[in-house]
Amino acid sequence: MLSQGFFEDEETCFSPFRASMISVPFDSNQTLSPSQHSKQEEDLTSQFGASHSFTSQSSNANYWAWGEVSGIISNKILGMTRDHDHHLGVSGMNKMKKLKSRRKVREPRFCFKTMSDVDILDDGYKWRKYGQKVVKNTQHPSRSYYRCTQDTCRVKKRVERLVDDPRMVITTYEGRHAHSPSQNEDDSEANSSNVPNFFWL
DNA sequence: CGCATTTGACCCGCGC
DNA sequence: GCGCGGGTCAAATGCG
Repeated sequence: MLSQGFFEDEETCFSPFRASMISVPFDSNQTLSPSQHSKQEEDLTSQFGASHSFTSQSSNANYWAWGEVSGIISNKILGMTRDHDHHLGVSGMNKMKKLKSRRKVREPRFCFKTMSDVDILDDGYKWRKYGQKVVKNTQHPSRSYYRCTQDTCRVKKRVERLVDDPRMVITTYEGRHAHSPSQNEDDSEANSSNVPNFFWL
């Protein structure tokens, strides 16, 4: 089962983006009301400044995906496979400061809203948790921050539960993987398998 | 023992 | 200028 979304505009052009939620136990009988949906979309839009969004709903799973292109992100940035942040993630505050002062551009981000009991969706990549924050005004504990374990890859994701509907998990991906999902494992067979992939051409 | 997670501290941007 | 909140670091801890 594969759901597919396209995301492009005059400045940026993402390749067809494919999302497969095969490993997530979705409840196909539950749906959000349109109002909930649009409210959430609105929230995310305001939060991330999305200029475009799309939604996608598969036949046997309830999830929506938002694609976001902030106005600041140029096709140059998207096309250059993230040269500008090759020093992201290196240790030491000094470098951190340099990075931050330099960092005017945001990575392309995608948000997924999934109805799932598990926080960690198996998207085929390996993630290492590097932080957690308590979200204000929430009874639900926190927002978790993950980085792709591939050391050449700086893709990050953020996972949090919806305040008004704890069944929903919001996963925000930031950046684009520069490798295949299975690269950090024994990759050989995985490429042709049904391992879901995000942002991977 | 090596790697992943936890968690408190820290930095920085932003709004007031 | 100050305080708050989001995001990240890194030491401590846990786990296989």
